[in-house]
Amino acid sequence: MLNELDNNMRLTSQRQVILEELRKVKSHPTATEVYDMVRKRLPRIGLGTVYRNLELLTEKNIIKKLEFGGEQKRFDGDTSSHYHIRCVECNRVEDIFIKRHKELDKNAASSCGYKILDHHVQFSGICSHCLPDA
Amino acid sequence: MLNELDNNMRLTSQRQVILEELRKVKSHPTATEVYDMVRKRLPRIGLGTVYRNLELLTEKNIIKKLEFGGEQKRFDGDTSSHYHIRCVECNRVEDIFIKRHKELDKNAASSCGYKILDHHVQFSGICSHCLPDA
DNA sequence: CTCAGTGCAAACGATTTGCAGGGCC
DNA sequence: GGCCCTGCAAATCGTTTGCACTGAG
Repeated sequence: MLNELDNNMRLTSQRQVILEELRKVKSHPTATEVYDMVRKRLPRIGLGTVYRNLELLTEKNIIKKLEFGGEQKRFDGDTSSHYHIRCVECNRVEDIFIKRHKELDKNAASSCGYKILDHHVQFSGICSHCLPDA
Repeated sequence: MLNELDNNMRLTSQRQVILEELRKVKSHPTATEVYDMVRKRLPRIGLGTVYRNLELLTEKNIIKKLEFGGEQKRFDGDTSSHYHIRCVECNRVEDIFIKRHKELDKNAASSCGYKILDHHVQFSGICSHCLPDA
C-alpha cells in the first residue's frame, strides 16, 4: 500500500491511517468526517493535517475529490471511473456503476471548440431510506 | 418578466436588475461578479442583497445555481436543461447544448434503489483560447 | 542529521445573518 | 400602514497557512 508515493513523500502514520479509513468506507466522507474517523485512532491529529493529506493524496491520484453541490467537498477512496448519485433528502452520496458513456464526450466535442478531457455525471434522486416516507 | 413571482414577492429594483444582468450574459458569473455588474447600475446595493436574491430566484426556479468544483458558486440565467463544460486552464464555464441522454436516468435507476429525479453532466476540457499555447 | 510533515492557532474567503430603517403594495 | 426587503457589518463555516517542533528516512 502507498507504493504510489513519490520517493520524497514520507509514509507517516497520519497519512497511512487517513488512507486506510477512507478506503474502509463507501460513504464519500467530508474532510471533517475523515477527521473524526481518524481521530479515533490518532487522537492528537490536527484537522489541518487531514486537509493537507487529503489534498496531497488527491494530487497523486491515490484518492478522488468530489466537488458536489452543497457546502463541503467529499472524498472517495475509489479512483475507478464511476458516476455518483446524491439523495436530495438526506444528502447521502453513493456510487453508480454504469458504463461510461463515451458518446457524451464525442457529442460534446462536436458541439464546442473544446478539447474534451473528461466528464462526470451526477444524478440526484431519493434513496430507498427516504422514499417510503415521501 | 418576473411574472413567475409569488404574489407576496416584491419586484424591487434590486431584484429586477440582478435578473436582467444575469440574463444579459452567458458567462455563468459568480455572486461577486453579479454584484459588480449590478453595482454599475445600483451603486449602493449590498453584497448580502445579491446573495439573498440569487438564492431566492434559484428557489423559484427563475435562475439556476451551478455547483461546480472550485471555490465560488456560479449562476445561470438560462434554466433550460443543458450541460456545461469548464476549461481547466482559465476556469471559463460554457453551455453544452446536446440532447439529454434519457438512457442515463434509466441505466442509473436499474443500478440502484433510487428514484431518479435528474442528472447533470459536467465536462472538463481546454477551450479554444487556451488550446494554442498548450 | 535533514527536511517533509505535524499540531496548533490564527488567517482567509465565500456566504449568511441580525438589525434598524426604507419603500413597495 | 404592514411587512418584505434592503444596506451594513458582524458572524459563521469550510478550508488554508505560518510557525516552531517532531520524526521518518
